[in-house]
Amino acid sequence: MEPECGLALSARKVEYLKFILKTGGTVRTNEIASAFSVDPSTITKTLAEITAAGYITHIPYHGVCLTDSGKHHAEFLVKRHRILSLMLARNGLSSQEACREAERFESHVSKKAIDRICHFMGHPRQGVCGEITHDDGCLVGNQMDRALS
Amino acid sequence: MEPECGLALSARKVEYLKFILKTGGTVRTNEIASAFSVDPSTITKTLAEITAAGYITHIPYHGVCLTDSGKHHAEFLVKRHRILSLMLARNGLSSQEACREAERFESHVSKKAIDRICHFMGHPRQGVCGEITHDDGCLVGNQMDRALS
DNA sequence: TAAAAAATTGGATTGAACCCAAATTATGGT
DNA sequence: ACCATAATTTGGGTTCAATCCAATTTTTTA
Repeated sequence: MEPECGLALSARKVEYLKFILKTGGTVRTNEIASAFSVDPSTITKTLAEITAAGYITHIPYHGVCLTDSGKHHAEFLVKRHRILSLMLARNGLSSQEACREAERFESHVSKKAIDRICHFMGHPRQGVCGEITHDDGCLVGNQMDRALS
Repeated sequence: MEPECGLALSARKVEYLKFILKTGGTVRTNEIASAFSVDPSTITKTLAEITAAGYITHIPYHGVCLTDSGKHHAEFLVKRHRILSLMLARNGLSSQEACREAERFESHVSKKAIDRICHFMGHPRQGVCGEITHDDGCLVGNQMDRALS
């Protein structure tokens, strides 16, 4: 329950990691820096922390790419964003508002909560800002539903 | 849209302010300090900041009480917590989980989002951790619905 | 009224996120 | 191959929120 609760990364790091997943392959410091209008040196430092957390591999002066664990986690981060956006959109917010709002607080929502909401919603495949994928380890359908209850 | 967006206070200050409302009347530094297991000097300092924000009046060595604006805002904070808890509970979380989860991220959810969710839910009176009150300024029912659309 | 309890002040720390200037590394054009 | 330029990293600092501790001040109470 405590391990893998999904709250390990700060809001900022979550955005950076999602960006790295979205961009794909090897991502350069400058790409991230300009995407977020932040000084490259800030990115270098934050990248070092995400590396320490085991989510990315950093080859100095070249760029970063996701580790297996990082890819898995980044996919969770995207799913979390989309599940929360969808929930908000299904509760009165426009797609755009839902997306913007979710971005603000998603880093504080646990994996367990997301799993429950996702299950409750019937594992929707279409979110308001992209597809939602459901490949939680080896557990699918009934198996996951049982594990969750 | 920017003013009164409900994101002015940090998570910690939100908890302190809700506690002050819940306790009622004049609240002493020690009450807050022991409720949150934090050093009293920390509370004194944080109280100074909440005072600067205009939400409480601090009489040194005696305690704090809510200003009108503070009471109004604290009531919004409670409503926000309860609307979010209710939404989570209606989306697969147990009451307890919903409440705990909401506490983690509620400080990052805007007033506008809460208004929309609340409207969408039909202004529910009963949450999973207490009553929900709806006296948003002078706007009620149709008026508020119109203002929101 | 003096001791005890409560609160405040002053000084410091920690962690996250950020910037700037200087040094280092990589790269493209000739 | 070589050097100018671009990209990146390092080192040094700042700010802000939240926290603690020790010392002082104020209030309460026995």
